[in-house]
Amino acid sequence: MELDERKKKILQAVIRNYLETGEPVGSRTISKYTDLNLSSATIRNEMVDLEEMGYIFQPHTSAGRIPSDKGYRLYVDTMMEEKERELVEMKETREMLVERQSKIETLLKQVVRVLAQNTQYATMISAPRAKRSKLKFIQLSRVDAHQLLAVIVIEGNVIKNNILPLEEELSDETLLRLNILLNTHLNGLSIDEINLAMIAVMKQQAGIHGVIVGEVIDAVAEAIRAEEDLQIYTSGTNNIFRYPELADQQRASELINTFEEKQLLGELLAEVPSQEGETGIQVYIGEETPVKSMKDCSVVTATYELGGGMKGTIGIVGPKRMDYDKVVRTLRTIQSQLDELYGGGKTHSEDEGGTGEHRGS
Amino acid sequence: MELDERKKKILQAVIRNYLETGEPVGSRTISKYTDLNLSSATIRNEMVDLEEMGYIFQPHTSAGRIPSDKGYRLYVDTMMEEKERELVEMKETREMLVERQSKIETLLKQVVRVLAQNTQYATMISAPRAKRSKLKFIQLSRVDAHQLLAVIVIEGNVIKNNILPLEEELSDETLLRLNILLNTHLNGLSIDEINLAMIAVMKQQAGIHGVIVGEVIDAVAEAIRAEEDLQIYTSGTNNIFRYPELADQQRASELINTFEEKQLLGELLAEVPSQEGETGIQVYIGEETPVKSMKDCSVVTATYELGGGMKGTIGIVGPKRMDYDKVVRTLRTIQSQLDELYGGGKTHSEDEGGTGEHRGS
DNA sequence: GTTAGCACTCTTCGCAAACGAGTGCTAACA
DNA sequence: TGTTAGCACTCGTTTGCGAAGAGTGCTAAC
Repeated sequence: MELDERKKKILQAVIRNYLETGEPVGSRTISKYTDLNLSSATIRNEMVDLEEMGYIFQPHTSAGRIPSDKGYRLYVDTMMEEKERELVEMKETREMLVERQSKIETLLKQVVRVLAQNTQYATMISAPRAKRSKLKFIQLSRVDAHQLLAVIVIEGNVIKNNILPLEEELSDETLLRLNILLNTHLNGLSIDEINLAMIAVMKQQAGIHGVIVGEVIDAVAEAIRAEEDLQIYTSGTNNIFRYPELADQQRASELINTFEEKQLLGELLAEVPSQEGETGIQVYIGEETPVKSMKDCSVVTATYELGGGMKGTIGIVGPKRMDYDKVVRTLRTIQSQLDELYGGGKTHSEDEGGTGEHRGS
Repeated sequence: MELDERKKKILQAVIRNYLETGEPVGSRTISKYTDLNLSSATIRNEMVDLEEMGYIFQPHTSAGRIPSDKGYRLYVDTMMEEKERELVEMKETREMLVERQSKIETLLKQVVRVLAQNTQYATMISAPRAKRSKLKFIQLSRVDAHQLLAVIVIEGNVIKNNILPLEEELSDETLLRLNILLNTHLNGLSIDEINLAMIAVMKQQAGIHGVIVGEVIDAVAEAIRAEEDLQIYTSGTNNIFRYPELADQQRASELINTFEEKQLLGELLAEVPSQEGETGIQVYIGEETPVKSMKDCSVVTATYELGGGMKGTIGIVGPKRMDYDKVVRTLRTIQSQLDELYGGGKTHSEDEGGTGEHRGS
C-alpha cells in the first residue's frame, strides 16, 4: 500500500491533535480538523489503512487512534520540518537569559534549568570535553614539609590537583628540576602516548626522586582518565509528573532513578552523533532510545561547543507526544547562544579561569 | 489527664503496629498484640483518652487510630530507646561496605548510596568542611605566555584553581617574588581577616603588578566563599515511591524537586545540631522539619567528622512511620565506620591527596 | 471513490447495595 | 470502680450493573 498525499495529511492531523490533547483521536475530529472536506466515514477507511501500515494504532477497539513510534518517526523526519519552516520568524522573540558565567559548572546548571523551565520537560547536559585530553602543564610545589602538591592542567584548561605525601626532603632546586623534567617530557601528550620507556627514562633522570616522578605520572593518568568520564547535570526531573502517561509510580520511579544515577544517562549523552545534518540534533522516539527506562519517552539531544574543541551534549526528555518543534527550536536557540557567548575560536583561557576544587581525603 | 503506664503501653503498641503496616490500627488488634490481656472495649476507652491527649487520631470516624506527630515524638524520645537497648547486639551483624576512597567525592556518593540501599529511604549528605576556612598556601605559576595559574589551598586540603589572563610580561623572578609576597601576608588567614589595609600594602609592594595581586586576592576570597557553601549529594530519591503516603503526585513531585535543587536541603544539613546528646543525631517529625516540602516526612540527621575538624551532615528522609530504630542504628554505624577509616586525629593530607577539578570557562 | 446509517464494542460514570472494620455507648459483671 | 460483652451506628471500600458516550467496522446506496 502506498502512503499518498491524503494519508499523509490525515496522519499529520492525527499526530498534531494527539500532541495537543494526549487523547486518542477519532475520525470525526479529523473530518473537521482538516481542510480535506471528507466525511468521518472516509477518514475511517483511511485510518484502517494507516493502522495496517503501522503508523497509528488503537489502544483498544472502539477508541480513537494514537500515533505509533513509526508514526512519530515519520512526523519528525518529514512533516515537522514544514511546520518549522513556517514558524521560523518566531525564533527571535525568545530570549533564554543565559548569561555569561565564569564557572562552567554554574553555566551548565543554568542552562539545564532554563531549558527545563522553558520546555517543561526534564533536561540534562554533559560537561564539555575534548575528544582527546592532552596534558598541558604540570606544576609541583611544596605545601609543607610533608606534602607535595601536584597541579595538572589538561587541554581546555581543565585543572586537577593532587596532594602527595612526601617522604624525603626536597630542596627548592630539586623541585625546580623535577618540574622542568616533567614538563619537557610530558607536555602535549595524551594518555596513550605516555609509554613505559618514557617513564623509565624520566625516572632514571630523576635519580633518587624516581618514586615521586612515578607518583606524579600516576596522578596525571588518573586525572586524564577522570576527565574522560562524563559529568552530567540535570534539571526539571519532576516535570515528568506533568504527563499522565509517564506519571504512574512504576515509570516515574524508574525515570527518576535514571536521572539520579547520572551515569545511566551517559549512553545518551556520550555518543556524539556524527554531524547529523550538521546541527547535531538527534531525536530518539520510544524504543529507539538506548536507555531502557525511557522507552515510553522521547529524547532529543543536541551537541554544543564551547570553543577550543570542547564539546558536550544537551538532552531533553519528555513524553512521546512532546512538542518536537518547540524542543528542536529551543535547542537551536541555546546552541547559538552558547556559540555567541563562548564559541568563535576564542579559547576559554582568555577569560576568567576555572576554579578547580577538591578535598584531600 | 495522666499518661499512666498502661496508656503508654497501648500507645507504643499502636505506633509499633502502624510502623509495620501503615494501616490505621484498631482496638481489637491491640487487644491481642499486647500482653496486657485487656478486651478491645477497654482498649477503646483508653484510646479515646489518648486521642484527647493528642497522641493519636482517627483519619475518619470508625477507622483505627494513627499516631500524631506528638505521638511519634514521644515514641522517639522515650519509648524507642528501650527497644534499642534490647537490640544492641544486632549491631555487629551489619557491615556497610564503606571502603576507603581516595576521592572524598567518591566516598560521599558511596555513603549515600549504601545508606539508601540499606534503609530504603531517601538519603543525602553534605560534604565536610571546617567551621572557619583559612588559607593555607598560594602558588602562582605561568601556564603559558598569556595565562597565569593560581592554586589556592585551603585548610583541610581543599584546593581551588583559577586561571587568570595575563596582560603584562612576567619574569620568573617577579613570579617568585609575588608568590612570597602573597604567602607571607595571607597564609593562615580566614576570609574576614583579609582587610583593605592589608591589600593596599601588598599592592604597593607589588608595584606595577598590583593588578595581579588584586585579582589573586579576589580569587582567594571567591575560593573561600565557594568552600563555605554546601555541596550536597543524594541517593535513593525514588525510594519515596515505596511509601504510599508519600507517593501521590503532588507530594512526590515536590519532594523530588527538593532533592534535585539540593540547596533546598541546605537548611536541614547546614545547622550543626549542637552536640545533641553527643551523638549528633537529630530527629525531625513532620512539621518539625525546616523544609516545607517534607512536612509529611520524618528526617533523621547525623553529623560526621572526617578528622581535622572537617564536619558534615548525613540526612535520611522517609515517611513519618519510618523505622526510627533502624535508621538511628544505621547512622551510628556509619558514623563509627567513617571515624575508624578517616578520623582519629590523622589529617587527611597524609593520605592520597584530593583531585580538584574544573574547566576554564 | 465517497458517504450515510447502523449495529457493535469498550470505556467511563454514577449509583446503590453489600460488606467490613471499627467505634461509642450502655448495661451487666466481678 | 474498673472491665467486659453486646449492639447499633458510622463511614470508607468494594462490587455489580445499567446508562451514556465515543468511536469503530461494515454494508448499502449514491
